[in-house]
Amino acid sequence: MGKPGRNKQAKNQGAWSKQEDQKLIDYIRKHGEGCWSYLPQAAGLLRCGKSCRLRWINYLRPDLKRGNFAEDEEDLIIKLHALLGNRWSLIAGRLPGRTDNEVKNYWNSHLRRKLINMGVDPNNHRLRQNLLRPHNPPNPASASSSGLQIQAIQKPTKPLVDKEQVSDALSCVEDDPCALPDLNLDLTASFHYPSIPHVEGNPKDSRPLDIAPSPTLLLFQ
DNA sequence: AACACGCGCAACCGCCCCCGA
DNA sequence: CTCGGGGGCGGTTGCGCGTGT
Repeated sequence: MGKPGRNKQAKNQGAWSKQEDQKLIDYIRKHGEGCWSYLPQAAGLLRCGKSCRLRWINYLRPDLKRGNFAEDEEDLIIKLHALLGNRWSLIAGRLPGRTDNEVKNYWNSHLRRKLINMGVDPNNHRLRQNLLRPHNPPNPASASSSGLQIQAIQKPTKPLVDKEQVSDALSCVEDDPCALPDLNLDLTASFHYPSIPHVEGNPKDSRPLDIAPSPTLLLFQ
């Protein structure tokens, strides 16, 4: 990929200065969000509209929470990732004050490793058998005894791609108080999804498939 | 104290989707 | 129906900082 700092003559690239931030904030306060392609010119910024949008959404928005993720946020991310795959914007949409970029970064830097250390494949939330340790076997029974049971479910004939279905699925997670229990992370070891084809190549092409489990959402009981 | 290494995060890129003409 | 532009999203990169040697 290109360096952020290249090709600076026409447009600023790389880190945003305080002045640029302030211009963007001032403009959006006055005129609101939207029309990003026009905004840089109107706000007097030598940035492309996309860059302005990204800066605003990921960093300048006043309702951003920032800071460390709470444990329940972590749990929710893990659950939603198991449910939705790498749909960061959807996941972030369920975490007030968090952005997709932030969630994505947090996943890649913290949670992924956390799952790996637990012997769970972060791509499909399945237990990696070869990483099992004798003292910590994947035991669904022990999982259910902790109040969270993940069931193995047949892969549905139709992938869960419909927006309403996704929304319904999320509602299930949200509405059910038990859906957000203390997630004993050991339990993720009991995730047993049907084998999920992890399509390499253009991720966009495989989008409907990469909703990892796409089960009938008996995930959390 | 100096250097190497690893990690986290901000930012960019390219692709796709949606919508209006 | 087709096309083009804008907006949104996920993947990736690389800088900067902290930590270890």
